[in-house]
Amino acid sequence: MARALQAGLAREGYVVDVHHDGGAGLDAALGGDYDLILLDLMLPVLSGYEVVRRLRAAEVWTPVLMLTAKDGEYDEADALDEGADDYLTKPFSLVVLVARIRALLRRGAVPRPAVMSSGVVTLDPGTRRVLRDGEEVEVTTREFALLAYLIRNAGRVVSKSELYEHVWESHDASGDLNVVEVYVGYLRRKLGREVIETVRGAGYRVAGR
Amino acid sequence: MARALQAGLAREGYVVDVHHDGGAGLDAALGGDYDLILLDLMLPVLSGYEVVRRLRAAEVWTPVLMLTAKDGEYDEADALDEGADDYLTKPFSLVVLVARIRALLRRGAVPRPAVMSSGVVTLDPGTRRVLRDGEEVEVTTREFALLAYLIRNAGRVVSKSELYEHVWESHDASGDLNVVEVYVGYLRRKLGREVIETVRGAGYRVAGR
DNA sequence: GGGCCGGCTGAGAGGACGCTGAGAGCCGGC
DNA sequence: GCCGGCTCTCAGCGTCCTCTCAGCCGGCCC
Repeated sequence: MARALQAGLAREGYVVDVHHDGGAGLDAALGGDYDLILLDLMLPVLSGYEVVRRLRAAEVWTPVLMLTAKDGEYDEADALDEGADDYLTKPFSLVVLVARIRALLRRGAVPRPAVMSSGVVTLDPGTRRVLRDGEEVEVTTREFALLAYLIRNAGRVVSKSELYEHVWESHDASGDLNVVEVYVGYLRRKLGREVIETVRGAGYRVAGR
Repeated sequence: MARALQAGLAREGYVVDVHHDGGAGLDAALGGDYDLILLDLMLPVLSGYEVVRRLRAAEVWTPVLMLTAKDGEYDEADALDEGADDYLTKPFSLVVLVARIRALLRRGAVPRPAVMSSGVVTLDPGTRRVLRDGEEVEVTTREFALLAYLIRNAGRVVSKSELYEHVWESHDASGDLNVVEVYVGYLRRKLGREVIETVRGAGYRVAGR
């Protein structure tokens, strides 16, 4: 199901990271800079409730849309009281999901300082725009996805295989990683050499905020 | 029902004003300083849809929670796209309603830039007319619906499948999306090439304000 | 200094994507 | 019944994207 959602949302132009248990999801949500979190209620390691509670306790206010198969009204009320922003009961259609996501994004995040990297590059997932010193830079879909991932993980060194797995959606990370280098090259040409730093033997890094 | 809700919410500590048709409700919402609006979809004088649309057009961003007996998912998607913030299908319990109200209030009102015109193109839903540089341009029903959707979402990239679902009201989104391209082509011929921008791999965008 | 390894890049094949002209089906008006 | 407008499908085409490959460069270790 996660895979189906990722594919569907990607078709709508969203950039999606997937994690398969509550612990991993929580770590990502605490660390990364996301516009929205889709959270299943029934998860290994940590339940959806628990993830929201800890997020809010850590003063992370990213909008959370809870997904679940339960449909008792008290579960719903509970989820919202824990700090989730909306709630959707399985099964649901992609249409409804996307509409809810838009509604949440619209009010949750004030024209979010999108995401920033070394101060000069800004990225706006809604309009799919990339700005360099305020100037719009045209990027392709793949370049956008790669840049989004790097910026979301700004400050951290991201390995080529991690990039390959997430940006190229390859489930066995055994492909030719040269394609990552090629695309980093494209981005550097468009955005300036200094935006993406190479960490020899480890991967790439863009400056954190 | 309005009376029951008012009583129930009062017991929860809320102060509630009630109006019994869309016109009166709209006036109150425009004039008063409310924290939240509960809006029935089926109303005399003005429908719930219409009330939200006019509110948002007037740049009033009070959160709106829509109530309705309908439960077709497309109604829901439409309501959210019109600018409602959440949606609840009758029958619902007071517990769920209160939880949702709390979730909405937590979030507060955030202005959403609503547009009825974008750059050189103006669109009048009442008369179904389209003006380009003040000159009237004749468009067909389908063309109008497409343009309206694009302009309502000005500034954002709208995917072809989203357009197909909303403008063609297709219930399975798996149709041939080429028809979207064809109609974008028609509009460009009538309005000028630059009005609708193609974002390759993502969809279309008309300039935000 | 020389060799090796990791990373970079230019060239180009192949394919995906978007655009368009032609035309078929449908409906309403005359 | 015929005509014209609207909607939609289809196939062809050009363009842009994506990815592979091979050669090169530069840092690092011996």
